[in-house]
Amino acid sequence: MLELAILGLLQEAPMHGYELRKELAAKLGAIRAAISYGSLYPTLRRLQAAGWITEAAETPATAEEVPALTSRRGRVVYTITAEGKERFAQLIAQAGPETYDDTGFGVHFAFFARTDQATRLRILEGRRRRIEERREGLRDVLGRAAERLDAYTLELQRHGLEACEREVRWLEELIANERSGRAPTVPQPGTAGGRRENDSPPPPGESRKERP
Amino acid sequence: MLELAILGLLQEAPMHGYELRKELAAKLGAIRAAISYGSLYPTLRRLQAAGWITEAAETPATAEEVPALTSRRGRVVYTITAEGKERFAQLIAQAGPETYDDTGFGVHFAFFARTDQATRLRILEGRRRRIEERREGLRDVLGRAAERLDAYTLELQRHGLEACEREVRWLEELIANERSGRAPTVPQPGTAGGRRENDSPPPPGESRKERP
DNA sequence: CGTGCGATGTATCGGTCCGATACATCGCGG
DNA sequence: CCGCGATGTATCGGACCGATACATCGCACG
Repeated sequence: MLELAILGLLQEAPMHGYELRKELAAKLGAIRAAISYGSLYPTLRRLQAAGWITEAAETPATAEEVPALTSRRGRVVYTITAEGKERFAQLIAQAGPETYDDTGFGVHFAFFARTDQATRLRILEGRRRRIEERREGLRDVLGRAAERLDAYTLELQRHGLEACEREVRWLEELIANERSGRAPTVPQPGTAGGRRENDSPPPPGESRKERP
Repeated sequence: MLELAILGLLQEAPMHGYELRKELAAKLGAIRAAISYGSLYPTLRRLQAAGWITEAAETPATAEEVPALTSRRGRVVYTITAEGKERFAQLIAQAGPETYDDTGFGVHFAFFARTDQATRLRILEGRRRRIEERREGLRDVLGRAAERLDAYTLELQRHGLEACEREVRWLEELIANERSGRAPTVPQPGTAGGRRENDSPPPPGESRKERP
């Protein structure tokens, strides 16, 4: 999962570890807290060893002004390689069981702009199936085993059940939107000097309804 | 976390591993999937080594009917000790940062029937604070950094934000309920469902029926 | 009658990820 | 001039997961 996320982010721009963590936190804030350095750095090393990314010590190319007064412990900037992009494409398209758990789905969804429509649909439907199963499990417990559980536990299940129902509805909307809408795949963003355009497929929930 | 959950469950009845896993899945179904044996069995061994639980090979005390035709690979039944109960009380009352993440809060909440009211209140408020922080983070991203993110990522954040808002409201209700007396029942105005008469009394200490 | 299959049941192993910790630099306000 | 919070890289032990292995039991189906 972390591997996929890093590869995805580095496709938008080269970054160093700290930055990667912040961007990841921004992109996945809805899903999970910031990832730990204890997993980030080892993973970066793993990716580098595999050849998916390359490490480049920060060189002040234009500035010869700041010499070795202090050794200036360099930030290490990572850049994705061609093989890395290939790897990303492979990871994003193939769906295992872990693709549908909370974290896995979140990461995949966060990179939907780089995913083709068929895959998006497949993942959304898989996630829906997963949540429906969880929902049925909760209904079972609330129905059949209710007398075995105390009121707090029941309340927890009730709240969880409601969350499931909401997510299924959300997914339904997204799926319908995906099916009927032409959802253009995002063009590869040019990394050349210009500012990045906000390339977006049609807003998934474009018919934003007001909440009472 | 697993330690706390096991200790809590074994307080209701002695169980073997498989049973423990199923009960845990039922009790925490709203929070997380079933726990893995790869963590369950090592943890059981750890708890036993620490003296919080004891292991007893299953002996058919009353039934001499089923003799040793087959060697009947025994299920190993675990029972909580007095020290274990003490340990549980200590763990359930003390709140670290991990008490307020999704899993930690879920486990604590699931054992609220064995938690005193002051602690319940403290945990609910801590959780609310945590969720409010997450909510603010999401609002920030949706407000300030919206143009940097694609439509899918934004939709993810939006959904997450809504989930936060719902949970805060849920917690508010629970907190108000907790403050103003007893009975963990949460009335749903407008959504009258099946009436539950099963409200377990809030006795934090001991009202649980022991095994006959 | 047997045979295979799903539920019950215990157990280990490699790997991912987290939380705590350590250490160094930088800019800023007091 | 000092401290302190943000930036930045890195490691270590431990918690937990997913896959796997193996054994028994009851029962449906041929």
